[in-house]
Amino acid sequence: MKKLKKEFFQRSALIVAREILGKYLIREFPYGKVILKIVEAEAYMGVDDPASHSYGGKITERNKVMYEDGGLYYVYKIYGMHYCLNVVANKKGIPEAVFIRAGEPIQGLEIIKENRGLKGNFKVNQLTNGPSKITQALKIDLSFYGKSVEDSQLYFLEGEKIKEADVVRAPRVNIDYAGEAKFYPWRFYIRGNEYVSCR
DNA sequence: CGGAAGATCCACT
DNA sequence: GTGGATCTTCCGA
Repeated sequence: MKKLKKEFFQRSALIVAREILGKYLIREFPYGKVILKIVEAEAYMGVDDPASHSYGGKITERNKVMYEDGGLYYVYKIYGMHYCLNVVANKKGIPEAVFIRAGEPIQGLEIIKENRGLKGNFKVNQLTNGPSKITQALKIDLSFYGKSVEDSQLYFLEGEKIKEADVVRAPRVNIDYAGEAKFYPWRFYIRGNEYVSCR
């Protein structure tokens, strides 16, 4: 299976957010690997998108990587305790990003459970059905900030082709602050998938 | 320098 | 459905 190159991400975040569905996200550990199939993603469309960290052309210490070439990781901490994983989209100077919201475990369930630190009762489909659940499951933190998607510890494979009929478009989640943009259908997920968040 | 808010998750009711 | 955890980042004064 082929590894995705940076070029895959150097298009509009709207295209990438749809196309990334079904792709495999691989995390390599010395003791094994974890594979997640991407089942949900959102597009953040840069300077004109009130929900985006780069709205109005804002540049800060946190978001500056968004202005770089597509295909770099944008990781940030939220609510003081969780990490969120994005991939920068489009060309240098166009600060768009794709927010990875949920995945389905393909391989490495034991490692995922270990990393999530859950004991006793839980459902398997609650392990990776949210943005910060993924970063916990794959041990992704700020050390990946600005790294390439062609990195050897965290990268994507072509995965599965998702038919147009199986793609759902919906408004993005938890962006009440964004006014009208709250309603833009820039969230993409696989129809009927058990691992999609907020169902 | 202070304060507010946050692309979340979990436990509890 | 509601609220608490937890703390960095950002902006305004």
